[in-house]
Amino acid sequence: MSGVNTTFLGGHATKSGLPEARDRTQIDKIIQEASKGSKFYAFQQRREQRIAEKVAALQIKKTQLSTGYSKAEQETRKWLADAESRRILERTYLHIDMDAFFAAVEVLRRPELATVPMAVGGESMLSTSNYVARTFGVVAAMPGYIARKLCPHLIIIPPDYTAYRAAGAKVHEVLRSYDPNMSSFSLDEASLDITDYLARSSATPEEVTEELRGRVLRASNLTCSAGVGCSRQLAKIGSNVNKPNGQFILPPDPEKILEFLKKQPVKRINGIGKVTAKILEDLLKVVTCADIISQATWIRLLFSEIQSEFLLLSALGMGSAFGDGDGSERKSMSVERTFKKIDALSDMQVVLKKLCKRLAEDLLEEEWAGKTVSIKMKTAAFDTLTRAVTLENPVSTDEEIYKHASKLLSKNKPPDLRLLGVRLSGLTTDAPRYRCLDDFAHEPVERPSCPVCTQSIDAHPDDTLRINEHIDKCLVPQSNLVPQSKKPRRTLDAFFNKSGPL
DNA sequence: ACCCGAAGGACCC
DNA sequence: CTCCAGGGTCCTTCGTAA
Repeated sequence: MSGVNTTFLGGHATKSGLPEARDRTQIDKIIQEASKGSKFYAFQQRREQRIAEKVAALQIKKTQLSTGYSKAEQETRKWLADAESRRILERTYLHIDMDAFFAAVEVLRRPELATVPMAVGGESMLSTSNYVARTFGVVAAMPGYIARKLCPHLIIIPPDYTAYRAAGAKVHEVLRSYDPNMSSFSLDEASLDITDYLARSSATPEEVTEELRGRVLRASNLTCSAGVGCSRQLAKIGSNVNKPNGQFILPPDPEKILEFLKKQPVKRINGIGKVTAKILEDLLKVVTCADIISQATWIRLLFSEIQSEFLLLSALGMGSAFGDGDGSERKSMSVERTFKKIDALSDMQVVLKKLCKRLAEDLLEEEWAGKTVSIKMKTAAFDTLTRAVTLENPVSTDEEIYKHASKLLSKNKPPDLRLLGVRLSGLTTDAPRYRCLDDFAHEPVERPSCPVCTQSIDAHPDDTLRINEHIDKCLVPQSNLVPQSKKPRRTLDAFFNKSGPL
C-alpha cells in the first residue's frame, strides 16, 4: 500500500557501537522492509491467512455452542477445582538456562567480541546473538542478511558445535552433582529436581541456586540464569524472569504461583508458540495465563481434550508437559539441506544421494536401522511436502535408503525445490538393547548373536540386513504368519529399553 | 470399530 | 544485489481396509 519507503534508515545513530537499545517499532520497520517482496514473505502471508481462516471457523463454532455455555461452565469449575486439589507442592525443580550460550563460548575464546555486536550462525540463519547485538534487534532465528540491515557492523561467526558441547559438558558435570538424573534438552538448558539435594543440605533454595550458578561460572566461565519452582514448567518460566545472570525463586504457594502466572503472557508457556498465541488472542482475547483461566470454559469447548487440558494445567502452573519423560528414546534420524533453487530431477537426485550417504553414516555410528524412509521437499515457494514408505525390513545403508527415497522423489517431483531431506524412522538397532517382552526376564544377552533367541546368526557381523531379518522374526513371531498387509505389531520398545547402559 | 500409516503442522532449541 | 536452518518430537486429520 504505502509504496516505496526509502527512508527507513532515517535517524540512524552514530556507529560507535554503544549499546543503546533501539526503538522497537523502528526495528520492526527495518525487518519488514528487508523481507518485503521475498518468497518467504509471501509464504508468511499465506500462513497468516490460513490461521485467520481457522480463527473464523472457531468463531462460528463458538456461536453455535453458546447455548451450552452455562452448563459447561459448571463442569469447568469442577474441573478446575479438582485440578487445584491435586496440586503438588512438595518437590522443587531448578531450571538452568545459559546466557547467550553459543555467543558466550565464542567470547571466551575471543574476548574482544564481548563489546561488539556479534552473532553465531550462518548467513541464512542465526542461532544466537550477544547482548550488544540484541540492542540492535538482532536475535536468534533471524536470517543473517536481515540482521546486517539492522546492524551493519554485526560480526557473524559460524557455529562450532564441538566447542559448545565441550562447554556444555563442564556445565552438566556441575549440575549432576545437584541431581544425578538431571535432564538436559539441549546444550544450553537443563532441568533438575533438587528436592533431595535441598533436604540434605538444609540451605534455602535461594542459597543453593546462588551457589550452583557460582559453581557453573567457575567451571565454565559462563553465566547462566535459573528459575526455581515446584514444577519443571514453573522453573523454566522463572528462569526467564531475571535473565541474564540472575535467578528467580517461586515459593511453593498456590497464591504466589497464581499471582506470578497472572502476569505471564501465554507465549511463555513451553508448547505455546506464535500460532496458538495468536489464535487464543484473536478468538478469546486471551493474552495472559490468567486469561486462560477466565476463558477456561470456552477453551474446553473449542479445543481438543489434550489441548485444553494442557492449556489449563499450564495456566495453573501444573503443567507436567515436558521434561518429565527424561531420556526418551530417539524416534528418527534425518538430514536435510537448503540450497539454491533447482528444477531438474537429475539435480535433485544428486542432492538426494548425498543426503542418503550422510544419513547412512550417522546411522552407522549409532548402529541404527529403520523401517520407514521419508523424504521432505520444500518448494521455492516454501511449501513443504513429505512422502514416506514403510518397509518390511529395516534398512540402514545409503544404497537401500536411496533406492526408496529416489522412488518417492521421482513419483512426487515438484517443479522446483529449495530444500531436500531424508529421514529414517521406525528405528531399531543391532545392539542387543531391544528385547521382546516375553524374553525380557531371563537370558544374559551378549555377543553378536541374536539378542532374542541367543542363537548365532548365520551372517557376517556387518550384514545388518540379514541380522535384522533374523531379529525381526524373533521379536515379532506372529508377524511372520501375517501375509504382509497389516501386522498387529506393537512397539514395546519404548517401554523396555530403559535398562540400556548409560 | 479401530489401528495404522501418511501427510501436514506447531513447536523447541 | 544478495531473499529465512537443521534436527527432533508430538498432535491432528484422513483414508483405506477384512
